[in-house]
Parts: sequence; C-alpha cells; structure tokens
Amino acid sequence: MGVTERKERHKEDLKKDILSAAKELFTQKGYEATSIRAIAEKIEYSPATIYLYYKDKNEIVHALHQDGFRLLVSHFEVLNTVTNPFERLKAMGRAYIQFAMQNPDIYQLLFVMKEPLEHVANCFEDWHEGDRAFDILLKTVGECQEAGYFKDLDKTMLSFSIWSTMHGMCTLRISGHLGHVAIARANQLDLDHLIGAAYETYVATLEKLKA
Amino acid sequence: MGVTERKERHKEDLKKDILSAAKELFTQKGYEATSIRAIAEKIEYSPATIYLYYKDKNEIVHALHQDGFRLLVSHFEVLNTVTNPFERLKAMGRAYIQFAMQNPDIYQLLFVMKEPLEHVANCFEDWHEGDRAFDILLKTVGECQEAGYFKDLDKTMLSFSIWSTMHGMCTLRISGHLGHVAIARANQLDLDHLIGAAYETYVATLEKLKA
DNA sequence: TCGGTTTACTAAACAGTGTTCAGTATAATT
DNA sequence: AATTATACTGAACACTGTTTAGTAAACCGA
Repeated sequence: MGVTERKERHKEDLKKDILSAAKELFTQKGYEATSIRAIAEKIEYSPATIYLYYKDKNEIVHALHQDGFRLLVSHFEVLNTVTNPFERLKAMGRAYIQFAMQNPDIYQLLFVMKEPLEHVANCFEDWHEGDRAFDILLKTVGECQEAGYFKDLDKTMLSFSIWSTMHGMCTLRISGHLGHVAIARANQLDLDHLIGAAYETYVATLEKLKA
Repeated sequence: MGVTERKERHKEDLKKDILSAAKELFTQKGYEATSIRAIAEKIEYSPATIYLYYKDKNEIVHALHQDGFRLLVSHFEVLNTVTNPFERLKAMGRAYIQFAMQNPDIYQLLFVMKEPLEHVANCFEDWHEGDRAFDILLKTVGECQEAGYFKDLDKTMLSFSIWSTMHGMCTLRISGHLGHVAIARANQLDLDHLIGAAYETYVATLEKLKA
C-alpha cells in the first residue's frame, strides 16, 4: 500500500512549499512585513494549516536559518583549495561580504535577528552550522599563525575580532547607516565598492602583522 | 496674557512626557514590544492624543534617536583631555563599547534599526549628531597618522574599518550571537569581559601599526 | 456496502498592533 | 451670550500571530 507513503510525501512537499514561499516573501519584503496570512495565500492554503506543519513563525525562520548557514558554509568550503592560509583568510572575508551583500535578508536572519536564536536556545542542540563556520575561521587563523602571522595574539580573541569587523561592515551596509555617513564623506556613490575598499584597508592592516 | 504661554509650556511638557515614557518602556521592553497604547497608558492619556504630538511611531523613535546621539557624543567629548591621539583612540573604543553595553536598546536605536534612519532620509537635514561622532573618529585617526600610526592607509577607509569592528563587537554581543559561539569556545562566562578581551586584542593589532 | 474512526483542512474568533476620524467637552474670543 | 478654537477621546479600520471548534473526505474493519 503505497498510498500512505504518497500522502507522507505530499505532506513533506507541503512543508517545503511553506518554507520556500516564506523564503521568497521574506527576502522580498523582510521578516516583519511577511505575515503568516501572506505565506498561506501564496501556497493557497488557510493560515491555520501552516500551524499544522510549523509550531509558530519562529520555527519557520529557524528552518530558513539552517538553510542559510548551510549556504554560507558551502561558500567557505570551496576555499579549501587555497593552500596559503592568509590568502584563504582574505578570500573568506571577501566571500563573507559577498554572501551578505547578495543575501541581505538571509544575513540578517543568521546574524542580526534575535528570534531564531531564541528558538535555538530552547532546542539546546542546533546552531551546529554556525559553530562550524566559526571553526573554519578559527582553524584558518591558527594556520596563519603557523605561517608567521599574528604572533603573540590569542587565536580565539583575534577570530572574534575579525568576525566582528566583517559583521560590522556588513550590518552597517545593510542597515543603511554606512550610507548616511558615507555620502557626505567619501566620493563613492557605490556603497558595495566602498565596503570593498574598507575591507582592503582592513586586510592591509592584517598584512602588516607578519613576523 | 500669560495664559497661552502657560498652555504652550504645558504642551511642550506633555511632548517630553511622551518621550520619556517611550524611552523608559523602550529600554525596558525593546522597540517592537513597546506599543503606542502602552505609552499612552503610562502618561494616562488616550492613544489618539499621542498622534497630536508625534506624527507616528517613527517620529518618536527619531526623537529618542537624537537624544541617544547627544549622549554618545558627550561620552566622546570628555576624552578631549587625552592629548596622546592613540591613547584617545583607544579610550574612544572603550567608551563606545561601554555605551553600547550600558544602553543596548538605545544602541540598537542608533545603529541597528532602519526605521529612524528612514525618517531621517525624508528630513534631509538631521543625523548631524551621527556625523559629528564619525568626525571625531576621523579627526583622531588623522592625528594618529601624524603621530606615526597607520602609514599609507586611507584615513576615511580606516575609520570605517575601525567603526565596523566596534559596531560588530557590540551588535554580536547585544544580539546574543556572540554568546552562542563563545560558550563552547572561550572559558569565559562573562560576555562583557570577553568583549573587553577581544577589544584589547584588536587594540594590540592597531598598536603594531606604528611606523 | 455500512458505520466508525482518522486525517487534512478551514472559518471564525481572540487579543494584540499602528493609525484615523468623528465627536465632545472645555476654554477663549467676539 | 453666541461663536469659535483648543485639547482630547471612543470607536473604528485594517492589520498581526495564534487557537479552537468544526467539517468534509478518505480510510478501514465488519
């Protein structure tokens, strides 16, 4: 009796449909502006149906959260081909910024919003992907130290510092705060180029930390 | 006729009362959780009355926005007594972090939320205080360069980079994302101390950039 | 094939949000 | 005293996330 199987498959499809509809609306209109009713209308079901597949709105954003991390980590993993650790570190920074610029709403989902994080806190498990991403950074910084960079600096603290710089650039750009200060200051209308220039300046400071 | 004057004064008082009620609720519960109805109840007026004094909720957060910036700039201005520019830069960083840790909701109001920024965009004017804060950083970085630091680096780009690092640390701390990664990694339960340690590591990298 | 049970879904409601508007007392002016 | 302006509000509108009671349809043992 393949009937129950087919139904099971249909249910999983619907669960995925909800997610992709949510993702589309979310990246279009942002989290706050995406309502359960709008998601329901997109998949042509009643709003109440969504609650048969997801506990609440947070569980939906949490599911997207995991997808987003997998995407980010996949951006990092291609860089394993770069053998020089400092070159790899530089490439990781660029990949991070590129990811944030190309998926600003997903970026905010991963690193700005508190809601999916609170959901994780209740689960105890999860957030593994996020840890993996930080581990990759940590490992790369360690390899840089073996290559003579960042002497006498704590690996973990420096990794936090580097992550903070990347995160700060991305969020200031996405939130629009960079634009307000930049327009008057830099003769740079394209903010993405401005970010790139600021990043290169930061890389230049790191480059000078070779023993 | 002092009657109209007294009434005018009363109106301005009420406008300030709305603001302080909003500020209190906002710093207690955060932006989203603070409703116009709650503000109205606190000042013992009808919700509709608030709209006689402020166009909408954004105008209220914008008013708090200005207050917040004045507070931050005042934290910076005491540091004018520090003559050594690099010492002053270091103190500014500490003051920035301290401000963010002590007033996390105001910090988010100033540098994370989009809403007050959009209100500024329509005003064309304003955001002066924010510019002033960045100018102070810019000036200090310039003086550091005159003292032999940060040779061959663009002053504006380096200032963006430094601001990003500070902002990144503060937002990762406030949003709770730092905590998730830190708990497993660093044997540091007190996240504010962790931020301090990460900041000192960052300062150490800057310190090495002296010609 | 009938009758009972399970499944998948939904309409309607609840409590909350920001915001608007017609209406009402009170105060000021003519 | 009549009129106008001021300050304020109750009630509504259109939303939001979420819950619950109820309904068709499919399934299944007799």
